Amino acid sequence: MTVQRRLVLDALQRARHHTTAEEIARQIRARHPQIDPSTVYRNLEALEELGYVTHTHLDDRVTRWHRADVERHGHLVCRRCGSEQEIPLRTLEPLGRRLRSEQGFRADLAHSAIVGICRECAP
Amino acid sequence: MTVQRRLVLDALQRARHHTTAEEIARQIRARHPQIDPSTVYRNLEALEELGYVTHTHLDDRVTRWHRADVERHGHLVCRRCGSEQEIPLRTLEPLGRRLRSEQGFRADLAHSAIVGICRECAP
DNA sequence: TTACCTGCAAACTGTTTGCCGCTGT
DNA sequence: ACAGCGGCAAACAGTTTGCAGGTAA
Repeated sequence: MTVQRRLVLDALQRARHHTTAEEIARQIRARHPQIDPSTVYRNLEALEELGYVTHTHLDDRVTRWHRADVERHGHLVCRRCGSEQEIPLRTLEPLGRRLRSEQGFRADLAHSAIVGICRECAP
Repeated sequence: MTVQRRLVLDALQRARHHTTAEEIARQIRARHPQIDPSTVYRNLEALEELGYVTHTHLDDRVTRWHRADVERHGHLVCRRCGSEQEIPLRTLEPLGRRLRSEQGFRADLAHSAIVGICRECAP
C-alpha cells in the first residue's frame, strides 16, 4: 500500500458519489503535482483487483469509481441535469428476482444505472 | 436526405442490435471509402435530432445507436462475455411505476442497461 | 535480488471541430 | 446566392502503454 494508492483511496472516501479517474487525479495533483494521472489509473485498476473499489458506467462515456465497502445501492441518473441519485437495492430486488427466474440472468443491480428524468427536471 | 444519411440509416437497419458509430463507419467505408467517419458521427447526431435514431450507453465507454422505430425493449448486458440481450419492457414496467411513485423519477427503461452475468456465463 | 511500484512521454480510441469547397433549392 | 452538407485534417478527452529508474521485502 504505497502513498499513491492511499491517496486514491482517500479521494474516493471523500467523494460522496461516484467520481471519475480524472477528478481523482486532479484532486491528488492539486497537493502532489508530481503524481501522474497514469498512476491513478493503474492504482484504480489494482485496487479493483484487490476488491477495494469497483466501477460503473453511468449515462456517458466516462468510467465512475467508488469504494467497494460503501452500502450497496442502485443509481438513478437524470438525462437532463446529469444528477445522480442513489436508491436502496430493495427497490430493485423484485426485478432482480424476476430476471433471475425468467431469463437466468444474474443482475448486478448495484452497478446498473437507470436513466430517466428526475423529479426536479420533470415538466 | 443525402446518400450518406441514407447509408447510415441502412446500416442501422441491418444491425440486429445496437451498433457503434465506428462499426457503422467501417461498414459504409467498405463500399464507399470516401465517406468520412466524421460524416457518420454528424449524421447520427442529425438523425437523432430528427427523431429517427437514439443512443444508449451499455456497460462500456462507447455510444450505441439504433433506429427509433424498432420495438422498444430493455437491455441485459453480460459483464463476462459482453453479450447483449433484449427483454420486453413489460418485465421492467413494475419497477418503472415504483420509481415514479416513490422517487418521482421518470425512468427511461428502453435506454437503461441492466448489467450482470448471463445464463451461459453463470457458474 | 526480486518483484512491484512509480513518473514521464508517447500512443491509442472514440469522438468533435474548423475549414472550405460543393450541391441543391 | 444562400443554406446546409460532406471530406479532410487536426484537435480533443479519457485512457493505456513502454520504458527506465526507484523502492521495499
